[in-house]
Amino acid sequence: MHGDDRPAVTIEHVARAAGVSRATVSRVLTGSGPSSADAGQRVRAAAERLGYTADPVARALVHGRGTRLVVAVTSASPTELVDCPYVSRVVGSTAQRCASEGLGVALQWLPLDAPEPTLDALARDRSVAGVVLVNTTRRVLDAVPPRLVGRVASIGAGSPTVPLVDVDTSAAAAALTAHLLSTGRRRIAMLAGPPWLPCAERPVTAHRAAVRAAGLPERVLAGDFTAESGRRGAVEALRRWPDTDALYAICDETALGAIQALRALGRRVPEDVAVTGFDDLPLAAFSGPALTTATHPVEQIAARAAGSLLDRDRTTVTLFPSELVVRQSA
Amino acid sequence: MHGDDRPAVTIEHVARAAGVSRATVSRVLTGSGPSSADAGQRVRAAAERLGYTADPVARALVHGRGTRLVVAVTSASPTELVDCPYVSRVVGSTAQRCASEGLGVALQWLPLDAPEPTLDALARDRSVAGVVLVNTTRRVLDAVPPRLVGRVASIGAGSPTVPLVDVDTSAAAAALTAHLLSTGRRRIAMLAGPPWLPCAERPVTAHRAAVRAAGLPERVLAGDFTAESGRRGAVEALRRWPDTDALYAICDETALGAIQALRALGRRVPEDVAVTGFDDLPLAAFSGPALTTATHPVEQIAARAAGSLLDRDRTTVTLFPSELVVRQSA
DNA sequence: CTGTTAGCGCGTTCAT
DNA sequence: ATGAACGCGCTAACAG
Repeated sequence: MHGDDRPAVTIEHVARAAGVSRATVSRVLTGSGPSSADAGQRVRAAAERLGYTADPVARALVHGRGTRLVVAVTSASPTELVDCPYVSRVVGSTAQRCASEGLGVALQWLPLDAPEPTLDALARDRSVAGVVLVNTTRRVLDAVPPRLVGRVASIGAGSPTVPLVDVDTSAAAAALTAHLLSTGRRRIAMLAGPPWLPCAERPVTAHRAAVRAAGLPERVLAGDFTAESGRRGAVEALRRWPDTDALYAICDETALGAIQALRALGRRVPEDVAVTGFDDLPLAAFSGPALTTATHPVEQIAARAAGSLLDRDRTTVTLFPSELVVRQSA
Repeated sequence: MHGDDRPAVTIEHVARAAGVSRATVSRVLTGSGPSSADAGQRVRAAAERLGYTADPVARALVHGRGTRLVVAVTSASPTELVDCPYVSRVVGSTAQRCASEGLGVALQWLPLDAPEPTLDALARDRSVAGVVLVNTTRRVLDAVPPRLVGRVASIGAGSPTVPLVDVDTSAAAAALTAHLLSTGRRRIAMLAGPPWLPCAERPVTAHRAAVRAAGLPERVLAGDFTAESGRRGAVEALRRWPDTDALYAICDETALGAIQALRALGRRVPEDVAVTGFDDLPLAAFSGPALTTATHPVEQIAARAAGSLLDRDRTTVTLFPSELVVRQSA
């Protein structure tokens, strides 16, 4: 009735069945030590026949490795985690990458205004094999406990002790801005992300540089990645700079919100105002008009971040390329 | 240099600091046995001061509980897991629900044409605390090993031994169909899911019943949840039934694909043909035209499925309500 | 090349 | 109410 009828075949059973000691079974199966071809054969056969699987828990205990990789997301409130597609994608890919190692993935909220206690708790928790930081702020980077160094990677922003894995947002911003410029846009406003988010700075810097190089005015409005932020941003941009002929949004959601507001204001997209996004979400091709954007290989990035932790890779910065996707909105 | 400077405060340290035995510390902290108020006080203080956290790994080992909850997804190929937003949402919510219990989440692929070996392996793996089945087929349900019973739940389709958690797709299908009917549509074609997927049957049945009750013809085309399937379905529907005035799609992606094909064919949406979806994806409001659909609380469902495993809840069927969202496409 | 011994950190009997 | 001893399943160190 408990579903607890576990005949749970252990290493002991395999050892007995193969007529060897547990140590030999362990050596054979992990390949961690010498073993005769004969014993190896018998052990492997017995293990196969009994359906033996080494218990990752016991293994983790002796190795002190931990059994889960934590995806730690910094945000103002925990509810943002629940329905943020970006976070879901990261967690999903991480889980897939960790599956082969017998590791699970946990999702942890890091309070924007007080990440330190949680970070310390993670560092102390011996079941934590590693931590992948998402939406990383400088405060979080500064608060990474020494014990965590070597077991932590960050998506979005790194530091001397925290390796960074991300998409090359600078190149993407340059490409997107160049596209707008090459199609004749001259009064571009950027609907940016939160100023306090390091990973949101790179595209702003790149965009500003591109616009400045073209001898055009730099127009940047802060936002927060949401569609609502795009709506407000579009209205505000047109109020401050009525001659705006292009909106470069920090992400697809913001771009879609901007398009919605633009239309409500009676502006045609892209005729009057061109709009670009970033992420190339699955549904970006179906918006009205279809969104011009750039790809964001979140799955690859997350898998790489997890992989670098598991492999103890020391690479400081890993940037994945982004590809321009030209559709109708710009 | 290894980041392995773990002073790792264990129960032993707390015991010494509090001047008691490890057993007492354990009893106090887990509340699993008697303890004097005095000792309790000292232990708690010491634990707090040293920043002690019981190692979930060791704890899991002694309890034999496992350390991860596996989300097992049935599909034709493993690549489908990587970029399926639905799976990501399930994994993300599950991870969040499991975090408080110190459990991680793993993502496991179940080959559509041979799920048995993998299922058996999961049953044997002692680190598996439970399994949440996604996209469940009958074959998978039949192959659930006895050892897994009581530690498994399914999203989409259940069985006498496997509890079901899902959205009330029947009610949603009825509501969506009723909406089409009430707005004057009389020649409705359904763009359905794969016939072999149990969870895709419920909406079909409900839709057929609603249409039949209205004395209208039942028109159903098989598909597979993708946008491409929607494009093909729309073309095929118009070829077979040129008088079609509404398309009821199994999900938002399929609906968007259908709209795209419809427009390419010169049909106006919703004037000539109304289109409805299902899921209410975050971007459904931004399509052209904005999609009429119904909500799908995936996050709640996943959290509930995980929760029922952790709480050893025995409820056989749990259905979450879906809400109609009327926009422009129908 | 192999078996024996000794823990990993914790919960849980047993005595007391 | 408390402490000593044992065991969860496994790997690492040491003999042989």
